[in-house]
Amino acid sequence: MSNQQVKITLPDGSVREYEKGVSGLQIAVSISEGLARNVLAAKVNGEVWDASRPILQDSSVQLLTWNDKEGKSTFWHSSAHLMAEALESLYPGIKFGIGPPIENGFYYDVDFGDKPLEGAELEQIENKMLELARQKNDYIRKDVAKKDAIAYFKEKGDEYKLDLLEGLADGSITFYEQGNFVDLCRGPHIPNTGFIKAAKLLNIAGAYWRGDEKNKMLTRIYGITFPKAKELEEYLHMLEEAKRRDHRKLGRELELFTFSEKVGMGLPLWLPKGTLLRERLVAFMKRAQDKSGYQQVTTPHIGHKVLYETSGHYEKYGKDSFQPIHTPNDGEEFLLKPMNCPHHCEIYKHKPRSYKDLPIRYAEFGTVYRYEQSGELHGLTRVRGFTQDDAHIFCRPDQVKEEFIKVIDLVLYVFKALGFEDYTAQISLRDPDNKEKYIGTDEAWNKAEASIIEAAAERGLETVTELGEAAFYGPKLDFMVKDALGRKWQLGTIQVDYQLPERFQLEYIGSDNQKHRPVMIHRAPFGSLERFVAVLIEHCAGNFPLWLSPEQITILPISEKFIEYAEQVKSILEDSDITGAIDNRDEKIGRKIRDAEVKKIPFMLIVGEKEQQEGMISVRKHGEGDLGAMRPEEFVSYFKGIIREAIAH
RNA sequence: GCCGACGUAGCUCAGGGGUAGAGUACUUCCUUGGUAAGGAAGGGGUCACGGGUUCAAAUCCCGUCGUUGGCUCCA
Repeated sequence: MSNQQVKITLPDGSVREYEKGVSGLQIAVSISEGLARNVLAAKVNGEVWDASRPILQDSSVQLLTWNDKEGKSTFWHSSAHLMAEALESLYPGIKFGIGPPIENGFYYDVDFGDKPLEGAELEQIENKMLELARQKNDYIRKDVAKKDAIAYFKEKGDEYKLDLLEGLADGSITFYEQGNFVDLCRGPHIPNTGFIKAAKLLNIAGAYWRGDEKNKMLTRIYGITFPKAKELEEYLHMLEEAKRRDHRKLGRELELFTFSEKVGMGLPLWLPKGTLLRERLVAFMKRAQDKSGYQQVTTPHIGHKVLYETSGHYEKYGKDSFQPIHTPNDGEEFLLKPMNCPHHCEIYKHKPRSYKDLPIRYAEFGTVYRYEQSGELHGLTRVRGFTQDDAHIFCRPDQVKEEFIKVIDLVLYVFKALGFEDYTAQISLRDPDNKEKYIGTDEAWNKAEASIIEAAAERGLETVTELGEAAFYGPKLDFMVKDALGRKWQLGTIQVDYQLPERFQLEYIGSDNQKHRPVMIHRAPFGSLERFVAVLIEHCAGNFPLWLSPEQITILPISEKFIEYAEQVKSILEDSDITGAIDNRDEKIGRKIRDAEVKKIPFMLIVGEKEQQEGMISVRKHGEGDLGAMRPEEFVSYFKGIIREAIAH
């Protein structure tokens, strides 16, 4: 074979020969014109390259389009450059920090000197971007010697790029140029600006240079772009929908929870309906846990400081927590409990344990308090007091994997029952280069990490692995769910822990009559009830599954003459644990229906003369309309059937 | 915690150096009704809080608190 040819392996496994120096774009042309029009970049041997970059050796090549995650991020990275070009032309002399793509769009950090950017100017920048995009300027890659790069940015007076250059080795430095804009950049980029057809700058925020508050604050401009105007419209529509579903808004409107300045920031007050919702979630989880061999325990809201010193939490988090509570006389110090595990360890210790007793699974809906940074508080998703659906499994080392798998099954059952069909799992391991952040021996860590990886594999979970994301005492498996709008939320967590049993000197007597150390598994399928409720609200837009709905029905008498009959119906339903109220206001039926629809009550039961005479109720379903008349008993069994189906295994 | 924006009735918001406004919700009355808003009247606000400027501050300035968009952090 001639050495002027390269073999290109495509994702479908086929191998084609091209002339040496062929580009991704040329390969695309040889496959189909449509692909050639859409190709944004090429993945060459696992590395994303410019579509125009020559390929000099045999390679496996994947052509990236808007449909690929990496295609999108290349597109947005190039869009950041386009925005920078627009900014530079509108505000000459500004300096640039970094401008990376992010999950949805991109940002660029910019130093505008002393004149701050106003929100109203964003539209002007968008227009300039689109104007520049229409010029279809190529993104041109250039290798640059370090000294030339430094000279360029010295001349320009951009100290941020000079700062970045310091960390780069000569020979690996590239510039990208499009139109009149040149930027230090590793790339890759899309072929030309013409691919960018729609742009929206979303918001402006401050961000410190290199994320360090000792440095100057730059103006960060967030934006998003699309290859089709219609996709931008859809995206903006999705943002509107997200706003409509915001749990803070729905929580207020549906009277689930509230906050009070007087009580304190980040401390939610659960209203009666919200409390009912919580209680239903708790009952559901308790039932599932009972079936899986858990036992409920109850522990106080405070504990001796010594307890948390023993666990290691005080050393790690004490300074940033709520400060200790001092007793009046004898200098004792108590902490508001920031987690339940130390208490559960002490319960384990209250009597000698045999290997035959294990595993022991202690569960508690324990309310914990953490002094989260004020700037981080957000609705119910980030609060200072919250209730975990916590449990700790104490088991023998040989039981770890089996127990871990059982917990995975429980988590998946919970997600399914609550309508989270789309989830991913993340294995969080310790950062091997930063071991001093963690407590415990290498041996224990290796064992713990191995059992998580094996258990996840055994259940066929699709996982991503993140180094450095472990808790300080052990590795974990976190579950991320995707909600109805495709947004990801971290919920459940499972953690293997060899450290706390050591620190609390937990023991059991083995079959060899010797003392052994049990292993702990921490787990919380919801994570916290607060966060879970928030995610659930946004997922279902406030239209809760029937079995969770705090107001499952409302009875709507046609006029006050039928209130008495409504009471009779209500008492029949109450006997079957169906909750709801009678709307006995002096309003017409149309009004009552409208209000019940707005309140997202699943069923409206209309009673008037006809129903009273025949002993029936007219059933109207939220969002669907009239289902016709039924006897109350018929409705009860229809209702129960829906619930049975929803939470069946 | 840091930077920016915001804070007027329960909610959504208008106004703006000199009697505080709307819609909706609430109360009362009329109406007794058939599947997404019947009519009328009425009550309700120290314009977040504390200072300052001014003859006069809800309005301008400063501070505090809170909310919010980010940054940093998250057992």
